[in-house]
Amino acid sequence: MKQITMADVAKLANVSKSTVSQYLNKRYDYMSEETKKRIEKAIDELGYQPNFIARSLKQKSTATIGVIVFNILHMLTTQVLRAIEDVCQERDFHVIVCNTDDDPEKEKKYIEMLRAKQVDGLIIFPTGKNLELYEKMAEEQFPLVFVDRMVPGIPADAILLDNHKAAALAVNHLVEHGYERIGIVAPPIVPHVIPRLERIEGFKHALAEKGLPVMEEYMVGMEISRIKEGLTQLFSSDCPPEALFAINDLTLMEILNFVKDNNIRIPDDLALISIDDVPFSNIYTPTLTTIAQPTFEMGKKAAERLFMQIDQKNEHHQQILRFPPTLIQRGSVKQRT
Amino acid sequence: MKQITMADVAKLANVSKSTVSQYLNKRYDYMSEETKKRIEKAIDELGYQPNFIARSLKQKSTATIGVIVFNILHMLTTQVLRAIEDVCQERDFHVIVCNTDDDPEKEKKYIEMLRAKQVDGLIIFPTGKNLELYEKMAEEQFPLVFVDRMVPGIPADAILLDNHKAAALAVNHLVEHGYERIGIVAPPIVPHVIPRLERIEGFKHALAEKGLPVMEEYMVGMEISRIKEGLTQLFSSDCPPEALFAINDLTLMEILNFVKDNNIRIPDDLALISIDDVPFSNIYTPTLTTIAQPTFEMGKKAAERLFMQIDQKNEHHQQILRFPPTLIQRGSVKQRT
DNA sequence: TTGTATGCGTTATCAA
DNA sequence: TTGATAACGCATACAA
Repeated sequence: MKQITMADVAKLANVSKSTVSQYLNKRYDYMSEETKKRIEKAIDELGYQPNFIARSLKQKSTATIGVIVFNILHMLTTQVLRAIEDVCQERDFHVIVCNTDDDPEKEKKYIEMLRAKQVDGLIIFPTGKNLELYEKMAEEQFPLVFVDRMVPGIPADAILLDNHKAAALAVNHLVEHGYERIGIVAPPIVPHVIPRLERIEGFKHALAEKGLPVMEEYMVGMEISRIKEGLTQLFSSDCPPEALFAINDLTLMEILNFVKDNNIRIPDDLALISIDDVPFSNIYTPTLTTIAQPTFEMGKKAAERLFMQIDQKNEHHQQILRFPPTLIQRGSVKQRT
Repeated sequence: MKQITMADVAKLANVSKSTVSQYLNKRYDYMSEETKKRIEKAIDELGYQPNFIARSLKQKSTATIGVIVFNILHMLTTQVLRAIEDVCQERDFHVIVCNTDDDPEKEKKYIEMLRAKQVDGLIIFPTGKNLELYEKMAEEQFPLVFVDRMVPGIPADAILLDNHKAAALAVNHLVEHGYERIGIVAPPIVPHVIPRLERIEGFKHALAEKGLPVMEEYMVGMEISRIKEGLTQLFSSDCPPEALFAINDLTLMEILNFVKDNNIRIPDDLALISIDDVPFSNIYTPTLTTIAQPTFEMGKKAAERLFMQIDQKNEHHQQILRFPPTLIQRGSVKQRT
């Protein structure tokens, strides 16, 4: 199956390659109607399809961006990705998607290969551990946007949730409904995972604001697989929490699993609020009070910022955008009597 | 930021471009240790990064495939996609993801643009409406795999669920638990959406096998947004179904919504079984009996079939692979007394 | 063991 | 209004 090239079209239409090129790029300014017709005819007679790779080589633009995420299976990722793709679709850009599983090595490889493939920009949910690489891209002014996490010290755009506010929303909502012994459940707290840190920090801060003590034993921070144990222990203590704040959907799932196994009634025995508005929040019994991230807006903005950088390759100022979370009141937190 | 090319490396290392090229492609057979050293030095002194686009132009391979789906937000899609990406990762291939929203026009555009970008193959969840395009690809022996739906008449590989079996699994499970008045809930039945058709067909067939009548009024097939109304009507009849079979996760959600609004107790008032093992099936009350698709296996196989075609560009025989569904017994179907 | 020349399919510059 | 010709960055056959 031989590729049909511009040369073939040119020959058949009896014009030069350059003329065909002009035609394809709609530079009709000086082209006679007749040549146009002839070229058009030749094109569909041969079923000619332009080769973008060749064009990219010349034009230094592939109309392709890379999106590097931890895991496309996470809801946040999927939704952000969808929004990014929508923006790209409008501009006839394509999106290459890569999963790192939060492994810095994979991230490195992807960044390098995608750049070798000359993608026009990169949107990254960063592992945070490839400092040199991030730095290099920033220095070179390579279009780059971080999402979900940022990397301190790297002057790149970042699209984040306002994590402090999210935590405050949760705490305040609980406190206003009469809860005082509030626990928080999170994956392990590691220094480079900014959102977790910020959410915990926000939690403590909000508690303090409300004049409530921060109880270390109410803070469960461990591997997802161990959370159920952690909860078991916590709830076998003399004075278990009256309310739980799950900092993301994964921890929420573990909590729901735990309460199911232990016949803990929500919200009667335990109030529950979480960040990430899971798809079943409305159909679960009780319905789940959550704090939603504006995932689509975030994805859209990420793409827009990236295109801004792609368009004006000149100086561009870093922007750290924090998106406001939304409290969605449902049934897992009730007014205490 | 000027691109650094092989020529620059060659100059600095005092060798020719071809030697550098050899080096990069690890054709060390006849290269002196010294030249190797010099080239290596030059490369990292300049921070040289090869340009894959240029290489692709020459080699007619981009190490990139396209995956065209309806909507990345659907769980099935996301999981299949993840499996595909994993296989690609092993072969240093990249994946371009496109959402069609089941719109044939978008699909057409994507197929054409991706082919123009010279992707090495395409995995498509087809809308089923671009016959000429599919045909053209098949004729040209362009590497192509359909997933989820197949397109009758197009000799391309297809990875599907064994829909008949899935429906039979559901019906038999219900019948064996003492249910006879079984309803089915589906999106609109349109001729080109094979899985829906097959599931309904399988449903009728299984019912017949069990000697049960097929009740037209128990078959709800309508737009997702109207399903709740449909159910309301169905359940206000004299003789509503005792069990419901949701043919996918979307319809399941509507049913759950409906039962919640109407205080219908599952499984006491109504048994429920569905295709697609939703993430909350284990934590919902009751836990949900589902029929799972082997999504990861399907994605993996899709990628493998595609690579098979990519590798041996010669003759290749169409294969329609039907994957077996798995019944996961949980709490939404109980033994009737 | 390494270098020269040519081609991949476009686009861009400049002539004609 | 159109055509030659030279890039783009790399790979490869062949020569040296």
